[in-house]
Amino acid sequence: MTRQRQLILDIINSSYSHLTAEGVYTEARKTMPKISLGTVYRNLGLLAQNGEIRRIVLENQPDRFDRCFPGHDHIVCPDCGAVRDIPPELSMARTIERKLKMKPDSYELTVKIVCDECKDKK
Amino acid sequence: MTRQRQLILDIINSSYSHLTAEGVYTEARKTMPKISLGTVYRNLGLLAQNGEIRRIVLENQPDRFDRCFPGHDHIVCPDCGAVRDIPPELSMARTIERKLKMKPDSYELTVKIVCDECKDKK
DNA sequence: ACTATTTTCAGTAATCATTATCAATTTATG
DNA sequence: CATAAATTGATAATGATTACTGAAAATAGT
Repeated sequence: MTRQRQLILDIINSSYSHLTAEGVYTEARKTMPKISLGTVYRNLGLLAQNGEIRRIVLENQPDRFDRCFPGHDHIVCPDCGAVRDIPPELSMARTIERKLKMKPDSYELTVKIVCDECKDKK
Repeated sequence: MTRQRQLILDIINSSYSHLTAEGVYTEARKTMPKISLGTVYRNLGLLAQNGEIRRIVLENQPDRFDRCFPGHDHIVCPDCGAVRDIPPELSMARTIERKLKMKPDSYELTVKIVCDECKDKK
């Protein structure tokens, strides 16, 4: 665990927005100005692989990274791309296990709902 | 509806694999050798926007395109990236509506399960 | 059917997110 | 502390996708 990796992990764990790699890079440079973008990408990838953070893959957007708290899903606005959490109480994890009759390694559920801001603009 | 767009739609609708844009391009050239890759991308995007086909966004892979039959979800192998359909009977659509107390514009559920071939290799 | 207007095309260049490379440095280990 | 293994910063390269272009085709109006 290097200083860089720890910093990146801290940034994700203390953020409530769903940061892109670029966003993490911007944050990281505030405390470690010489950190490189490659290092950010590499560590985000490693942390996601070890299940310490979560990668969210979206249409037409760079990947987002999120804290890894148990089974919460996401709502994304198809217009502006904003991402919101669905609270864990409403998690689909149990339903998926029950229907498939097995526990998946993991899953990603992205519900698309136009957000209020975008609704107003129309 | 141009000949090119119709061809692309036909290819998706008659395929049971989950083709990438490149895959559609390869298929399309068999009947229309001069079709360009840009045309394939443009039309896949348009068709997906109109809800005539479905775009599947996956980690570390080019997007896949699928026939648009009602509410079926996907299982993807995190090792080899193979995609399989979950039959519509097991669709999560109703559960999502019930839990969120609203009908989303759409949703994507990707369940990650290591496929048998990859399991054997270990 | 004929022409004008709009859309779409093929071909190619450009963009953007992400990975790979590599010598230098840091971290873990005996 | 010494040595091996892993990671870093900097930058080049890659791969998927989009943007641009003048030409061709589709559509609409008369």
